[in-house]
Amino acid sequence: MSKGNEAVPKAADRIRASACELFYREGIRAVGVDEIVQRAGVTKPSLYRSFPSKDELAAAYLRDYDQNFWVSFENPGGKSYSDPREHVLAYIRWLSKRAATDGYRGCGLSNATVEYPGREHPARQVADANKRAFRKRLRELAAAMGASKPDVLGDGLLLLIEGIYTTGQQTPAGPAQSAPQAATALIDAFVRSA
Amino acid sequence: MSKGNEAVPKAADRIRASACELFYREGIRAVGVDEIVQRAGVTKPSLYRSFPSKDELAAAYLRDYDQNFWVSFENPGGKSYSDPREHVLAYIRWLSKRAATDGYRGCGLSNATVEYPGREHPARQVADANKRAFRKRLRELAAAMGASKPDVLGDGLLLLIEGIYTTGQQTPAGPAQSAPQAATALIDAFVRSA
DNA sequence: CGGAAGATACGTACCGGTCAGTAACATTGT
DNA sequence: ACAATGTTACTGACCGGTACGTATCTTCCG
Repeated sequence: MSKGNEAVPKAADRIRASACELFYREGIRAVGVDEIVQRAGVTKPSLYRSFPSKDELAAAYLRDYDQNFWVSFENPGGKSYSDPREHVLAYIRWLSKRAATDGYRGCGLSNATVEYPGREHPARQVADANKRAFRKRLRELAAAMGASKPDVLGDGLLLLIEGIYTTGQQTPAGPAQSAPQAATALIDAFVRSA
Repeated sequence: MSKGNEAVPKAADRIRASACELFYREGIRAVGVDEIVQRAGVTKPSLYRSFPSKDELAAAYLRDYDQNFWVSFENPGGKSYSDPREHVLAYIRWLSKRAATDGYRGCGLSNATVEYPGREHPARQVADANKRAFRKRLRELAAAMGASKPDVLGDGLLLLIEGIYTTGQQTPAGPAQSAPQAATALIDAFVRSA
C-alpha cells in the first residue's frame, strides 16, 4: 500500500489488457488507439500517460505475449515434462488443438513481424528476441533427445510449429491437425531410440 | 485490334506492378494509394478507373502473386520434375535459398491473411483459395511418392514450407536453412524406398 | 477530303473522415 | 497536498475516394 508498486495503477493495466485482446484479434495496424481506450473504459490521455506511443504499446503487448508464450511452451497443458521428446510433442499436440479453435489468429509475435517489416520498430525487437530464444531452446531440447543432428531437428520442429501458427488462421481444420504425427516422424528420424 | 481487349490500357499495368512491389515489401495496410500511384507515375483517378477500391487492388496483387507462385512451385529453378519426391525437394531447396536473400518477406498470400483476419475480405478469398489448392497439390504429390500416410506427409511438408515463409522474414540465416534436410527426413519417414 | 461527335485516357483539385498525439483543466481518492 | 484519472477540445497529417475539366484519337458523315 505504501510505495511498493511503481506507476502501475489501474488504467494502464486496463489499457494493456484491451490492447492485447484487440491487437491479437484484429492486428496492430488495424486497431486505432480510440478503439483501445474505449474498450478499456478509459480515455486517450490516460493511454499516453502510461505509454509514450502506440508503437511502444504494441511492444508492451508483445512483451506480455512473450511471457505467456513461455508459460505455454514450458508447461504445455499445465503439466511439466522431464523427457524433452514428450515435452515438445505435448506442446505441439496442445498447439494443434488450439489452432482449431474459433478466433485462433496464430502467433502474435510472428504476426507483428509481418505487419512491421522494419527491424528498428519496437515491436519487431521484442518479436525477434523471442524467436531467437525459441530457436535456441528447441535446438537445446533436440540435443537433449540425443538427436543425430540436433540443430537440424530443432530447426525442423521450429518450422513445423511456425507452420501451425500460420495455417491455423487460414483453414479451420487444416494441416495443423497433422502436425503431431509429422513431428513424431521427424523426431524419430533423428533419434534412434533404444 | 478491333474490340478484343477490354479496358487494360497502360496506366492500369503500371499501377498493378507498383502495387505488387510495394504491397509485398511494406505490407498492404502500410501502403497508401498515393504512394502507389506516385511510384507508378500516374494519378489517383487512374487507379480508381481500373480498380473499384484499394481492397480490390490488393486482391489483384494476390492474383498475380498466386500465378507466379504456381510457376515457381511447378517448375522450381526453371526446371521440371517427373519424380514427385525430387519435385518437392527441389522447391524447398530453391525456397530456402530465396528465404536467405535480402528483402525476403515471406509469402504474400500468407501475409495478407495476417493483415486481414476477416474471411470476407477480397484479398482473403484469393489467399484462401490458393492455400486450399496448395494443400491438395502437396497431398497429391505425397501420394505419388507412395507415402504410407500421404495426407499426413503432405500436410507436414506444407507446415515446413509455411515455416520457411515465416522464419525467412524473421532471421536472416535462420531455421529455413535446415528445411531441405528436415524435409528429406520427413519424406523418408513416410516412404520406404525400395 | 474536312470536321464535328463521341469515346478513351488522364490530370487538378478537392472531399469528409480518421489517424496518432496533445494541451488545459476538472475531479477524485487518500 | 498530491497524484492518478477523467473531460473536452483540438492539431496536422494522412487516409480512401471522387467531381470535374482536358487532351488525344477514332469514327462517320457531308
